Amino acid sequence: MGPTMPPSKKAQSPSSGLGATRGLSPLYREAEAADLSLSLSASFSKAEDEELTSLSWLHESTDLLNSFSHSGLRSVSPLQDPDGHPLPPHSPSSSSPSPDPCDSSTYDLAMGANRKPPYSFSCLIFMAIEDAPSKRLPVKDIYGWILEHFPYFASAPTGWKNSVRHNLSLNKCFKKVDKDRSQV
DNA sequence: AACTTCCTAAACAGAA
DNA sequence: ATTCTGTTTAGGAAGT
Repeated sequence: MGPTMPPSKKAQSPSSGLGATRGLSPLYREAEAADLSLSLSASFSKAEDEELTSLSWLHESTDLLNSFSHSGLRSVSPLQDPDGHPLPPHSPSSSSPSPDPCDSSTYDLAMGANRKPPYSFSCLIFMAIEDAPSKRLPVKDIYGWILEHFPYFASAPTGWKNSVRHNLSLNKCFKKVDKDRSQV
């Protein structure tokens, strides 16, 4: 019956359906400002609840942003085995109750800088936008943010930018807003 | 095996 | 005219 799967991300939190909607509403308002940048769409209308269910992972991820800017994503435990095994984002035998798709607290920039980050583009974009003061960013800045935090992309083939744009368009979590006269 | 999620590539249109 | 941005389609890899 659901021919149209909401955004993506299997972050369909099994129950988090209430607190999931908080602190993001103001973003929508800015989305109307008028700045050709991307913003996180946070329309928490119960009516649209069906279309933004995946937004639930966002609210939880905001927490990761905390630890992100906190540790600057640089002093954490490596996500790799000493052997070199690219451990999956989710430890099989771990007891992490938080299904955060973008858990940056397990990524060591120093080690993973030159490796493909264990996050999906959606996560990277989300982190970039969340890291922005106004919670919105022009694509260019998203590129820049990603490059700054994940130097891997500096030497990666150009296709990643296409992927970023592709995600921006596809993910309903991201909303395009007109250029705002702002900065006011 | 089927389904879902994500990645990558590419074509295309519109705006700057 | 070129580049950037945004949308869309398609194929395939990987995980559940």
